[in-house]
Amino acid sequence: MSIPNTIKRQARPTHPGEMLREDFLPDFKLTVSGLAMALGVSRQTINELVHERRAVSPEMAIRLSRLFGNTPEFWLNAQRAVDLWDANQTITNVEKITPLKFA
Amino acid sequence: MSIPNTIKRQARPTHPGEMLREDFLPDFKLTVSGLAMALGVSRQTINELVHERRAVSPEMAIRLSRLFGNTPEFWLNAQRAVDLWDANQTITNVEKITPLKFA
DNA sequence: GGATGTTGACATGTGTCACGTGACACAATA
DNA sequence: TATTGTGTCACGTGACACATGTCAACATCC
Repeated sequence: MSIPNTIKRQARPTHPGEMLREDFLPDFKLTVSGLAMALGVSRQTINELVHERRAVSPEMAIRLSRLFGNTPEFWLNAQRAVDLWDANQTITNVEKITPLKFA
Repeated sequence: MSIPNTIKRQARPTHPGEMLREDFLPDFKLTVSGLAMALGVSRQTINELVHERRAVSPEMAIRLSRLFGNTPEFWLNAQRAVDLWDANQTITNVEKITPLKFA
């Protein structure tokens, strides 16, 4: 049984950068520089990504999925979960929005 | 049977702004200004959204889902489909990325 | 018919962010 | 010693979400 999705998760979801750092880099025996070269992006980009200071862009998701043999959605799902969690922390005045019924 | 996801869709997916314009605004009898007020954002924001000149941000997805009684994921899924399609059109040098095997 | 208000569009400005390049210091290793 | 990897900084550029202000067109009401 899963947790009903009406219950908000308290902990911030796993950032895709953490997945890279903890799982993908070790599993594929890759370094930050190696991954950057393999993807055709700058070292800086990967460095900031694995340190969770940057989000996975759609382009980056395509590149990662191509290299690791998964889907862009895999990466963007993880990213979206984080984005949504962050937005929920910072959003204001949502409570003023009254749910609507069909007219 | 669904289409294998290895086959690329040719047409650009439906932009969330089109959904708003074609479905939600008429169904809920809302104007651009009315929606803006209901969501607590500027008229300009909604105007650009329904004209598909702006993307649905995570914050906006939360607001929309709260007003219309659906989920943020509903809006962000639609947005992501568009983003991914666009990225696939503009991305370069992906073919240079060689798929990896486990080390 | 004129005042008022609502709507949609445009311009402008601001802040954020992904990305690149180049440089530096420090480690570990060949 | 020379090389390679890492983390970090300083730039700059282009996109883009958002607010504010303005304006013309249109409706509505007195």
